[in-house]
Amino acid sequence: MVRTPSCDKNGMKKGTWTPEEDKKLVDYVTTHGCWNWRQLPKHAGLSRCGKSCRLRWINYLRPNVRRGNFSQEEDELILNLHQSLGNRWSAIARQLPGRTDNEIKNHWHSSLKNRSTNIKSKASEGNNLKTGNRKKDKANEELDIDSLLENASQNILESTPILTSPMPSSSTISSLSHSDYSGINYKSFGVEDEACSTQLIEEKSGDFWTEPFLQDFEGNVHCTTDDFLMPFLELGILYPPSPIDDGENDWLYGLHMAQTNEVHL
DNA sequence: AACCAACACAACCGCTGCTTT
DNA sequence: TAAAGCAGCGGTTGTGTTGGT
Repeated sequence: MVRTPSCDKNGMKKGTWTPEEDKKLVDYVTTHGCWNWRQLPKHAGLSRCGKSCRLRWINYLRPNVRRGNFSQEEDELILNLHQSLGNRWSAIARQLPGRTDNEIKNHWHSSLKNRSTNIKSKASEGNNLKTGNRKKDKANEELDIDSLLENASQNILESTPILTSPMPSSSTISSLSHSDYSGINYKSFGVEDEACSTQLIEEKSGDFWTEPFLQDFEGNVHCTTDDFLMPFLELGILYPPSPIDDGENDWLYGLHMAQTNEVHL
């Protein structure tokens, strides 16, 4: 299932990630954010290319990545979305918080593709009015996608409680510039860094410090700050709020404690 | 028990489009 | 405005696992 580790001509390691590498990446991203994927491995002490780090983080290490079996609701949603969007995995993943485009793509190719083919063949049997491939101009296509995603989002919220994941999907993340989600990281952990502008998130989300929920950049409320941080707690990267401090710096205390202790994954 | 095919999934590759200079 | 750098995306590959014979 995993690739044999190897190195490319630049000495960059390839193949399976080791627990040590994972730890380094998680440590670095959670404390410094993803300010530049190309430079990140150098600073994090990893012999990996930035692309590989980014992929590893988004598809595997990022908090609240949902792993394991897809629910029936998720399967249905993927099938519906794929019928309309085609292989636009990132757009599909956007409607399944916690699922990554890569995971959905794999799931599609391994099990849903056949189901889809069956459905299509059945549909075509009873529908001779079907037209051929229509070429749409870009603007019309975008409109269709927007309305479709809007409907899909409604379905998700109404049908599956698990889909209220606090983290944006990989594609939500990927649609942000690096400075954008550096902002998320630093603000979320109560850590400021000059290199990472928090302006955008503040503009889009109102006053972060008085806002009890995390919002994505379309203004959709995903979770409370504590919900967002819980996965880090479970990983042992963060620690519970200090018993001696019931103030607003609880999670900062946790981060501080984490930085002074060994992180076990 | 051994073999083989199908499945599952992590990871790589290369292209595209956006942002910055 | 053009070029360079970068992140994101989708296609593809490689390999461990599982199930059937």
